[in-house]
Amino acid sequence: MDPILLWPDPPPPDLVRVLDLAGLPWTAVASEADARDLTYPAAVVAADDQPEAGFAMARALRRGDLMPAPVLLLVRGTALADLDGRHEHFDDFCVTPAHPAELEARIRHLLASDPSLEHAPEVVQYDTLVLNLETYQASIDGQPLDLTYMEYELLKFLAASPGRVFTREILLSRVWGYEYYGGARTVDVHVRRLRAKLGEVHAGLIQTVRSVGYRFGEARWG
Amino acid sequence: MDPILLWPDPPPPDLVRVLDLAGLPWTAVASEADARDLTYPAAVVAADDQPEAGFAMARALRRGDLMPAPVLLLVRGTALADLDGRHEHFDDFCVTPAHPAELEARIRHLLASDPSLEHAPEVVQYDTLVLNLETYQASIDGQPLDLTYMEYELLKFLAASPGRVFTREILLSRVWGYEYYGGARTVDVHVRRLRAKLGEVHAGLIQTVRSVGYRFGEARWG
DNA sequence: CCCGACTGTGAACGCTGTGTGAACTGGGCC
DNA sequence: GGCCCAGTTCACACAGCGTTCACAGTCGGG
Repeated sequence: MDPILLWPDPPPPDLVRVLDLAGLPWTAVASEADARDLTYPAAVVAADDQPEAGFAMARALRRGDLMPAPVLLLVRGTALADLDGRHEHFDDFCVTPAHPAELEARIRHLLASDPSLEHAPEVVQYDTLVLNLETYQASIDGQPLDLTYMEYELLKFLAASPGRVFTREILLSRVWGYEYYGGARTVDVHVRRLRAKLGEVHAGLIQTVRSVGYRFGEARWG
Repeated sequence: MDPILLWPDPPPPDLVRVLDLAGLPWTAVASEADARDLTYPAAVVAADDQPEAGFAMARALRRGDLMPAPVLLLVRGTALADLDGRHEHFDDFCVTPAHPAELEARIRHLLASDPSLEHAPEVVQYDTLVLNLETYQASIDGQPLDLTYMEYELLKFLAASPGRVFTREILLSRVWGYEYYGGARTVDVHVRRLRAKLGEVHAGLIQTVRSVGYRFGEARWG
């Protein structure tokens, strides 16, 4: 079994003790960037002593992934109100100090509902566009697309939900992983770059919905 | 909002107090059969005093529904081991006696992640008019309507409540988002534009109620 | 350390959608 | 029938939006 991802590094000793006694392997990271190349069935973010950093970490773990691993947040009882508005950043929370039995039960519940067990898609396809998520390769009409990292992530996100319109704010949050209301030009420029690389024939796959955002292709169940 | 489903009936007073103080409507049932015809955004099953019956209730709520509402289980700390093997029967659990703030936070989390809000395609339909809110596309008689942003929003607003008359002031407030008593001509012009785009056959879907405002279609229950 | 690639941002520009004033038409009342 | 008011329509100015470019900063590789 892949190790459970813990944050921060070093992780809280109480948490480590629970996992070790339960025989669950774990690995700790200091930042989301450290987690990027890891595969983990679940993540536990100890936000109790660093709420803001913890919330940011939980949100970053959600970024872009088509099938994000479930996230358990550890929070203080006094921070429960701060959960509002962040519900989509985590799957469960545990109030600390927590009884070890509860912490273990919650982790097991998370592991039992691990969506990666349902087999995350390894390929995103739409018409002749193929994104191989394992190799980070893209092609259209059988021709390889030379995409940069951000271009690939944006295209992946859009193409996974063909027909659906996403606002620039949603794209910044879900693809870029941050809330930044002044930076929407970023999205536009990346769309331009994608359109250029898709080529004239396919540039129209990414459509602008004026005053709303962008859409890729048509809905499959139209 | 539909009431939250509680079990058993009568429900635990602590639970009722939390929901009432939070302003969340609820209804209690004694069995899964009682819940069968109800629509509820979430269910809370108080299995702490009757574990076996509670577990059976949670399982029964899961049975058959394509899109089951999320279930929060209330359990004793001593029953945590009993959660094993039943993970797919519930979405979250809370150890009782629970702090009211935790109980409320868990219920709000469950409501915030209501799967029916994420997976149901959002569509406004009336006769042959279809507005797909995810794709921002509109069609009538199977023919696409090329609507601008404000036209789309106005049509969406009107068509969501067929038969109901809205004053220009209400439309400015609710569709345009501002109070501006001198700009009612704006509404009129957008209505004209919508009528033109709906075409001669369907232009009459938007009716003028003289000295009052505008109405779309007929009430469904009329 | 240097260089190249990537990324985000500010600015300029062209296009589209929107709101408003004015003219016209239709409905209701006397 | 005439008058007045409400609604329809037209035309246009311009605000806002999206596209594009260029450049500065950062990061990673050699």
